[in-house]
Amino acid sequence: MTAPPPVPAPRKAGRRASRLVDIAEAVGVHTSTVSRVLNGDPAQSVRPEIYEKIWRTARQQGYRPNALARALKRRHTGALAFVIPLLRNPIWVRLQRGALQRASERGYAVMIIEDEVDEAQPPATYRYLVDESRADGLLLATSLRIPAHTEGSAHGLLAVPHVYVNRRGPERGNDVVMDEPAAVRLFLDHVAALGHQRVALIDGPVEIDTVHRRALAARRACATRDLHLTVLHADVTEEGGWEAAQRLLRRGSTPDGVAGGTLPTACAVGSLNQLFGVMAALRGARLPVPEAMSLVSLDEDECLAFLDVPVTSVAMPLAELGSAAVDALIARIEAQDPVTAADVMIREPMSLVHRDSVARPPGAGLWTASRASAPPPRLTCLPCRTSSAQPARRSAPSACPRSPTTPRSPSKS
Amino acid sequence: MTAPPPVPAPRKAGRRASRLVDIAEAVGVHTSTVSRVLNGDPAQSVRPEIYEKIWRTARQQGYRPNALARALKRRHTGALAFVIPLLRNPIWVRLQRGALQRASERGYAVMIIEDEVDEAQPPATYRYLVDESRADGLLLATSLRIPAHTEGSAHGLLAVPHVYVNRRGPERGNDVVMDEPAAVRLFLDHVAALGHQRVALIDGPVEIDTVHRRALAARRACATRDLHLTVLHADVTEEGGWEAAQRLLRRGSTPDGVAGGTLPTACAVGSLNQLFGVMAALRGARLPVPEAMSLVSLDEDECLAFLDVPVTSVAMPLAELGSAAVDALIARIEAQDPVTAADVMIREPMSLVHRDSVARPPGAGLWTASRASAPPPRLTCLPCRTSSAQPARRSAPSACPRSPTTPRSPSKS
DNA sequence: TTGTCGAGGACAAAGGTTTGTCCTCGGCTC
DNA sequence: GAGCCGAGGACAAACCTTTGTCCTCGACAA
Repeated sequence: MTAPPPVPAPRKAGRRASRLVDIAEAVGVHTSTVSRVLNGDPAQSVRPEIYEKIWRTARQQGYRPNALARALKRRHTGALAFVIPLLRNPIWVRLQRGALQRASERGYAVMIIEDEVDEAQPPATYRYLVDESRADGLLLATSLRIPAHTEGSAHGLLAVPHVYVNRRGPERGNDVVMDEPAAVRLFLDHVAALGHQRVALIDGPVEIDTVHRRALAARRACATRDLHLTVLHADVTEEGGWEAAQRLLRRGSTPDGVAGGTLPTACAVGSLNQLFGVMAALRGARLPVPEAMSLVSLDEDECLAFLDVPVTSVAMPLAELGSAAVDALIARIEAQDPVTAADVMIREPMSLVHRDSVARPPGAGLWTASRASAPPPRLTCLPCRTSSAQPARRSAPSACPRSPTTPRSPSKS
Repeated sequence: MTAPPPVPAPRKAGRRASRLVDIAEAVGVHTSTVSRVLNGDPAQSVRPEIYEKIWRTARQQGYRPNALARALKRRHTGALAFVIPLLRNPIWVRLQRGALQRASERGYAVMIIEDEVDEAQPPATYRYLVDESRADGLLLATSLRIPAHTEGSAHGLLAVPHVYVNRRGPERGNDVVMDEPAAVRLFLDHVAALGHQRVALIDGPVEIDTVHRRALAARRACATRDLHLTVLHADVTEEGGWEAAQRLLRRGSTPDGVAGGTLPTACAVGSLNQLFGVMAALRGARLPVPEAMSLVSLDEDECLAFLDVPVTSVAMPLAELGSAAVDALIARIEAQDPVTAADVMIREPMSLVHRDSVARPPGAGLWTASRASAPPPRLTCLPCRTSSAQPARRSAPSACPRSPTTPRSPSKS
């Protein structure tokens, strides 16, 4: 009795809903018998004709168990609370979709709460939903890292079943995350193989846990690969991306440190929103992508294929993340022993979606911001060169662009 | 007792939740007294010291009323079910945010259900949530129009409180919609004032109610303004937009009918996803925006300001829509007489967000697709003309672009 | 002195399910 | 014929609140 019936039995409007006692009366048995039969209690044996009659009557009356009464008795509501920061970033949408889907498969409803993003507040703010028995557990997708000073402190620990989605909580064993380091390495290996030596990562504020982990992974990976890395943090908005890119360009033009004022030749951007800003800034600085700067988005979205210059991206298994988080939470809810709790890392393979924003680094001259104001030498100006050697790819897709590996949103399953 | 307390009283892990009877026992009164005091029942008078002691004990024990038991008794759950098509289109995110916000203000929780987009299914599919007393009412944001053949038929009518959001349901009086005609007119008036005479609307499938209404409004408004209109329907995806734009261009090149094979000079696009496709197609056809084609997005999004050519848009009051829908639904839930039901049209002013994708129509020669394959005469190729007469605007924003009227996502309220 | 009245509260019945326990009865074994 | 056993169910106690009704007691009026 978890999934809704394909066609709910019609119920006369105005009449009260059918209850166990109504069926019991009609059949001529006790409600407990009806309950056991309808719930398939194996401990109960009934005569076949009674069994049959109970089911028939239930269908006739369009019986639906009162979830409230059932939950009250069972101490289990069958609902999950999903605490989510309603960012515009499409990643949450995909995550949410994965979670909703899985929860409904497993017979759970999901309530959504918008995160108030109030760091001063203990995460227990949402516990009231569980305390009021509205939900059995919490799916915490708020993105902020637990501030260091509260790390491990008492108030960070929730006494109710919960799971941190796409972030790490204050305690171990309740996190469901993706392999951010692998995503970063996918980017780095790709551009390193093409010969890039100076790379950048533009991402959100360090307070965001995924960002923190990506930056860490990038630093580590660049050290072993002998790449020079610049990490820039900014708001997860178009404006933030724009501003970070500006900083990157300025830094490139004013020599300081060992880098010697040289600009990175490849850049990864942590979110779609920021990507738009970065691209605008690059455009403003007359740095053509990918000739002067290779670009990789760490958010895959279908719109990337349709941009001015289609942007290569790393596709993360977001739906799987949501789905796995629901599974993990339900496991914690239904578990007898809480010892089984362990962090989950989504192993679903992530992939590089190759488009046109990555190329070899500018071979001859090093691009610097000061030289960038002059017309870029290698830029093919399409309208002026009709018989371009690199024709349609830049700005004139002749066939409909399409993401090679992005699954189209499936209508079913 | 609607909003969560700012700081929930800490409760020892492992101990059972505090109940009314616990407080009653501690204070030395009956549970009914505690209930009435805590609920502020004005019919009850208690001695001040008892009153005080009850509240103190409740706070001490971190009492939270069991929402299940309360709902069971009151026949009212305080939860709303939001049936939403989880499209990538950001409009749903904004709508959802508005609804969540308002619902929480009014003390309601919101459960989200993903729409199965199964037209064959009666809308009652989601009624099970109400039938099981999980929710008090339905917020139906599924976008499909009620198919004509089921219009008014019995199964389309829901016996449970519900409201159609951003669409019209089969019966009147339960719709909460925005003024789509006004949005269309905003676009038309703007481009008509600039001298455009042939306009186009690229939008989703006619089965989507908003699309239907927009198309209708466009036809009507164009008739009175003596504009020639082309309406194209396509999937609400980048690919759909691309394909529709291709159709538009083909139609422009093969003269048929009175239009004489001339292309529209201004085009509105119904959704952000489609917009990307349309822009890609225009780029592919060497039709510069706005020189050869003015473009207006009927979805406002901040990323529009950061595109290759920043796109003018119509900003719709989506958050207000969600908020008003919640209000309307709660009114229906709490109403004694269902006669008060009436359709709601959001009157929040919508506005044109002026960017750079709209200009006067190409004055001299008419642009046709056949001529468009030649290098567009008026296109300024920036890298080739460093001292361009139209400098930074096209592709080099010198300051960070920003939407003039788009409210930044507020942290509070 | 009796009756009235209001303050202050107790009692108990819902609300719909679940589930542990108990009962009855026919058939079987010894 | 007594005892046992299992099938087939009935009973009732929860689960936690809410709310209509009733009770008691002191103050006050007649």
